[in-house]
Amino acid sequence: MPWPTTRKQETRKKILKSAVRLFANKGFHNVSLGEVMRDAKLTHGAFYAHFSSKQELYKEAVYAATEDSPLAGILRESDGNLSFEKIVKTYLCEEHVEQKVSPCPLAAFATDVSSLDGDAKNAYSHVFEGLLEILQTRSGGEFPDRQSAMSLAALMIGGVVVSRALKDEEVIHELLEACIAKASQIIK
Amino acid sequence: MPWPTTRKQETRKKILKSAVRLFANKGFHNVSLGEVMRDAKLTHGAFYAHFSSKQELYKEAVYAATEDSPLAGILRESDGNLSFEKIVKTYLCEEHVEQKVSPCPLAAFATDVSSLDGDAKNAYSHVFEGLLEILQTRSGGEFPDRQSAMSLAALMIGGVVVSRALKDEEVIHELLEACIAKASQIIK
DNA sequence: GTCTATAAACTGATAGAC
DNA sequence: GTCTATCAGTTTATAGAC
Repeated sequence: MPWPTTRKQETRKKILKSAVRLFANKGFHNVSLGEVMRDAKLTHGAFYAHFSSKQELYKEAVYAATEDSPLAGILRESDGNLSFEKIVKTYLCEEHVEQKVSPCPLAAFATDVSSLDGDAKNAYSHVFEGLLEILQTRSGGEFPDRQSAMSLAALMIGGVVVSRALKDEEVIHELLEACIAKASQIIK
Repeated sequence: MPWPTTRKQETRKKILKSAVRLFANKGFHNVSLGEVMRDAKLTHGAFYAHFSSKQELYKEAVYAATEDSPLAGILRESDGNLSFEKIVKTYLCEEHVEQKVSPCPLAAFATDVSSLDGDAKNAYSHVFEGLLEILQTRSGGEFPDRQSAMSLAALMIGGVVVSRALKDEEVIHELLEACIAKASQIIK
């Protein structure tokens, strides 16, 4: 049996991928473990061979979502250096709002994390600091300070979170464009 | 029986007040109707004399939260004209993040609304347009345009939403201060 | 309009066969 | 490691007494 661990980790990854999508779409309490496992083509009894509880799954989903997030994708493609404009436009776009791409957990999981335990908050905080670092060091040439990066992160996350709650697609477009336009004013 | 309607509306308001606080703290799916009614000193059987479903309660809670929100409070006190600084600092403060004051539904309900039905999205959108109007017309003298108001709203809501998901109080303080500091740059 | 009682469905988690 | 079966608890919503 040369690769037993790998086989298990692949199943684990499949569960996490389903969890990220479902949690992002419907929220922690409105997703059952049965639904997650069904989505991953397994039965719900098998869940506890991979995670000890639903809360642990959520914490791991925060990290898993980070690896597949829109920004992680363009970071990999770019050899570590990105234009400021590319970062902002990749985040504040309709595809991300509608979750046609794997969503950033900072936007999709924020409210859930507020009402969950310390582990989830720790994971969220860790990912948030990661975004600040990207904004401060990887945005080509401009290098905003920590204060600018923080408010920029709030603007980006807020823009996506609010867009997801709005009804009218035209207003959503207007909001995303407004955030993109004003983002550059923040780092000056 | 001179005021039978009033009596009923007071009970209704009591239910809504409990609903706002609980939904904001724990989220739609993690609050049961029994819990709401218990908080309002009633039994859960009485719920359906006031609302037809939990989703209808949520929609009404969005509007009820608006009336008690931090901005509605300072608007009433100020004869309709507020300094831009006062608005931003009233919203982006620890008391609002920790929900020691009745919270703004745009921050507390955003993620829940994303996964709920059209009625909830309509209510959210309506309240959001109300915030834009306040930012555009009530902020003394400066009168930002719609684009500035939109990005300012995203910054304010994002700042509160992210703060609630973070672990470290010092980072939360830093984030709120950063958003306050950069808010004024947006409307210029 | 509020209560108690209950229906019908679903939840997270566990036990044991394979 | 995955399955089926099941437990005990909770959920929204309804029915009927007062």
